[in-house]
Amino acid sequence: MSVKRSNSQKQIISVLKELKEEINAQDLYVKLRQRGDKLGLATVYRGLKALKLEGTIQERVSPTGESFYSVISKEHQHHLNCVGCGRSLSLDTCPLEQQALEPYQAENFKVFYHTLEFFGLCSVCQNQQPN
Amino acid sequence: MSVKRSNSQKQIISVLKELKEEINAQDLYVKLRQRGDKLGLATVYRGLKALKLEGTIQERVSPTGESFYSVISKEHQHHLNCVGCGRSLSLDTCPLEQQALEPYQAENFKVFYHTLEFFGLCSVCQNQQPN
DNA sequence: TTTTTATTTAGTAATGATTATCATTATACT
DNA sequence: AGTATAATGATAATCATTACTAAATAAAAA
Repeated sequence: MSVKRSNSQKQIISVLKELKEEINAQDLYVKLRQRGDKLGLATVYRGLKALKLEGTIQERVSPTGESFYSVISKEHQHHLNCVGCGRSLSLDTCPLEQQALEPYQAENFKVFYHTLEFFGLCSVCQNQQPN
Repeated sequence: MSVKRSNSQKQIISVLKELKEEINAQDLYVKLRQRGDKLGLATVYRGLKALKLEGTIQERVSPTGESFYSVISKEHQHHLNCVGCGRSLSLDTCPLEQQALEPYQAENFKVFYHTLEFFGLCSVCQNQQPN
């Protein structure tokens, strides 16, 4: 009784895996078409949703409201998000001790992954007039 | 040379402070009108943006893409976010040690606040057919 | 293999939160 | 007061995402 997985979902996972970088739905759509995969944008969204519910991929909603997807891996990334320009800088370490997370695995909630995001002003936006 | 702050911004802060709960822009707009404050929705958005850039309030973008605002305080909250139904359960402790965060205060990025979010399936959605 | 049924898909319209625009009003400065 | 600057309201525009519908594909039954 294995998980049924449509063609489009396989293609999506394939691209996400070789990327090893988060990507938004529309760029992913372009990447798939470039590879020659023939699928529509709505199908990409559907596939992403299904994979998200399986716990296979994770979603990060950026300050601009758009979602970025990536396969869930131990080497997850966190970001410094600028509230000025909206850009995100990747961090290469996670300040969370693994054992600190365990209590949250319980209480009737199956945790797939976590996100830790920092918000503030990047150097560029610090030296800039607000508008 | 103190910070200039418009009437609308004062009203927004006032409501956010008495709330002590995150709220989205449109509900905030309704709350302000109910108090008798006369301002438009666009002004609410403008005020929230300005206060965000000041580092006075924080924004959390929910999985559905809408933003929730609250005053930045030491007693910040984290959530368990269900990837199924989108509901958020508040946690009452932060697993992050304060000293673990200090390194991220440096490197040309002024950190106002952080968010730590857990994603997975709530008990209801675990016992439900995917659709 | 044909027929039947359920699933998947593409294309596109609809949605909804947020942002841009622009004319108007309030505020600051001389 | 008179002019420059900033703030505001109303509403149109934007844009990622979702809903919808009909067609295509796959799976199951006969």
